Amino acid sequence: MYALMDSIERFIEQMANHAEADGLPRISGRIMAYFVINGGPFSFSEIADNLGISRGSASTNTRLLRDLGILERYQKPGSRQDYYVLAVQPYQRLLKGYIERMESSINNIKQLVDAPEAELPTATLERLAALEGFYHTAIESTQVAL
Amino acid sequence: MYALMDSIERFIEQMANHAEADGLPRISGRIMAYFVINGGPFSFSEIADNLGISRGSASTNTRLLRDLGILERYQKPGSRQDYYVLAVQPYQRLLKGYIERMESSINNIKQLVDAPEAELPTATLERLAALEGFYHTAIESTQVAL
DNA sequence: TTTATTGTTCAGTATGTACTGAACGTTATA
DNA sequence: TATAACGTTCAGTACATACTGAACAATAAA
Repeated sequence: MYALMDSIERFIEQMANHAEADGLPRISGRIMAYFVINGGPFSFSEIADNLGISRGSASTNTRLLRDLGILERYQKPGSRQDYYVLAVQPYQRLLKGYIERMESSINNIKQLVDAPEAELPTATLERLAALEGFYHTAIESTQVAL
Repeated sequence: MYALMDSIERFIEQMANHAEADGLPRISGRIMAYFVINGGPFSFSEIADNLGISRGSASTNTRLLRDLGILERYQKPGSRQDYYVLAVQPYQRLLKGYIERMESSINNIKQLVDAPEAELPTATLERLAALEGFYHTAIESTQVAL
């Protein structure tokens, strides 16, 4: 089975695995891999047919990839179908998503530190500060990458 | 319900949410939050009892956090129980985990590019190179944070 | 009009896995 | 010895959610 899989299928399947590890649906990883390999633009139907997935999944996951900034709508002249292409900077938005999640963690910490009824001991405040500091440096270095 | 939850419980629950978003069990996030707030060392039983979780979950998830480098075993003199404390640099290992996953993605790309039977067109090779470049800069900036 | 095509939404299922609780081996204590 | 306490493992469940397929609205073509 695995021996019959050619290198492209293996690549697509691995992208699906990585998507899964990131908490995304496997299909979104397969769609992304499909665009990396075959370019585009592709119509909604081509995606569903060529990947052998339902139209429902194609709809949900192309929208997800659009929201993540990985795919973009592409208006093909003379056709009313939806076309998609890889975004110009397909991966920047992913990093922005990471940053947002880390900022959300920072807010969670601040919410606790600022709570008047919490009355936290000094040692706890120090541990919270260390955690917050970690997020700050992580955010900073991610912004450098951007 | 939510109004009755004090700020500490809310903090713990949010850490559980963030753990879930990272693909980790919710309980591991709650244990980590418990240590950030209350310090340590805590025995295995204290963790299970105070968080109201089964001993099975406590066992599995303390080991997980140990493997991630967030918790460390702590040998309390005169007791044969397992004690745990927050690691000295509890968050470095998380970043190393991110790096490993990105390196795995790079390997996936290289595997495809180097496959002799693939015969990829130039445009595809360019897209793959762009994706690989993204991972490289992301890894670099993460190493800066470390 | 009707008919066809397109994309979305949603109910139903299939599937993975987090979590529990009990059984177990191990080691200290009596 | 026997008994108790500790931590691990594992079968069973409960639960979340990815995915499908059908129903639907919207638009174009006939």
